[in-house]
Amino acid sequence: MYDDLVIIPKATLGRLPLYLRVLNGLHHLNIQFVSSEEMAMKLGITSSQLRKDLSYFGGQGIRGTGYDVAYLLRKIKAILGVSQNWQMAIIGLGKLGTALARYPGLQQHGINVAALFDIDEAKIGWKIGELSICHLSELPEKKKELGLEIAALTVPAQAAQEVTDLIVEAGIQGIWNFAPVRLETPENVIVQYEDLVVGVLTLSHLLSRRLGKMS
Amino acid sequence: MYDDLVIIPKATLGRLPLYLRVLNGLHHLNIQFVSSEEMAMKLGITSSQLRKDLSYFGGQGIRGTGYDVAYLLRKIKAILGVSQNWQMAIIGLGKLGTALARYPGLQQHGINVAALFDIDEAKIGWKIGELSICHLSELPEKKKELGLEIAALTVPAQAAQEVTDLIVEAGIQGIWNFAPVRLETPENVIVQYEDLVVGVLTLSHLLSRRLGKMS
DNA sequence: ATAGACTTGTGAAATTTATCACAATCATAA
DNA sequence: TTATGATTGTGATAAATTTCACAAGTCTAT
Repeated sequence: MYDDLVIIPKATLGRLPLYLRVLNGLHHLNIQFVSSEEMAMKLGITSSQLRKDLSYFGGQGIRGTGYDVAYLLRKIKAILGVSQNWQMAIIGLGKLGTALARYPGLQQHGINVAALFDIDEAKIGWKIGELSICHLSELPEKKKELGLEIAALTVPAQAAQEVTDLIVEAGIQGIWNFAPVRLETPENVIVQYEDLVVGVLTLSHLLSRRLGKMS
Repeated sequence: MYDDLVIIPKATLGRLPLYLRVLNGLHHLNIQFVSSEEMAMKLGITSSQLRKDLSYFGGQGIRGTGYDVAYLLRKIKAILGVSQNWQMAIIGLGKLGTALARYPGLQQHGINVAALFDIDEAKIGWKIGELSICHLSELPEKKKELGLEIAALTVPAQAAQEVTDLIVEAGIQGIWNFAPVRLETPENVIVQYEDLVVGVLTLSHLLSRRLGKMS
């Protein structure tokens, strides 16, 4: 109840989604208890780091036995805000936006894709699953109607800031930005950057070291 | 030439792709010099952090003027291994794999999508852009023919480990894994995890704090 | 030439994060 | 009941990262 008032280090928060996944897997297998050692193995981290992380919000481990999977799951879900549902809009239905609309992982984590927007007249009215693509101008209206709280931004980089302004104006406070640009937003809006290139460039760096493929 | 032998902190390495993007933008605008302050603004970090980062590999800044954009660009590209080209295969041509195959950001950063694989007979032979989808059994052969060095893994989670074993067997040393599972691989294989859910859960956490939407 | 405005590079300090190591606790079996 | 083995929780320590602050270098205008 007061867990979120405790200060959880950023580094720990960044790992919670990973813990959530492993715990989900264990829960699925009907496993009741898991030791920090066992879980850390699956995650590729040290058990002491895991225990320390869990200690920030009271993992309630039992010495000699381990952690209660179901309990930990609930706890981490609560912290990550996954225990309630979020209504999300996807803006920009290119390949990436479309892939996102169909990505089952979202629904599984309490993210409900509730509306689709684009400005390409040719796309308006198309259906993806149950949802039709609306014109972006309907965003304010739909935001109120559906209680949209998150907007996934999958438009070309040049359009990103302009569309962001519309999102902000409509009163949406969470933006999941796939466009490779920094967005200007008011203080009260949270932007999460998602940039595929970062990942592959990291890989590229590690590989060029490993393979000695210098330039 | 010896830059890569200098130890660059992990945290710094993680920011280099972001620097690369901003520098690319500036270069496109024909801007020759940029100050740490100006660049840091665009990135949303502090100028001292940027200067410290650049100092690890010699940014060659000029006091009173700033950094030479073209020089920095070359330097960072070299470190990230972007100055040469990598041949990448995409394995699993679902929505995500298809979106990736068409993602222009890859080519721009020296990642060449050179082959597509799936095991769904219905998909074999389909074309995406210039490339046809091959059966996964052709991987070893194609790897030799095309010099494939990276495999983007966009298959369902259940299949991920099995396909990984095939990738490893074919001699590919870099895996860009989009499946939400940890992969078992030999020491000499580098796995870069890309998990969309992490990003949106972080957003969810921040939002639930901000909006006071507790469970 | 000189003054004044800018900007870098970097030691030192502060902060954050990770690891270590072990006492305390719990379960189990004899 | 007691011994044994397993596992947590956490201070203390170490390591990594960020921030601070300013001397030193460079440019521009006069």
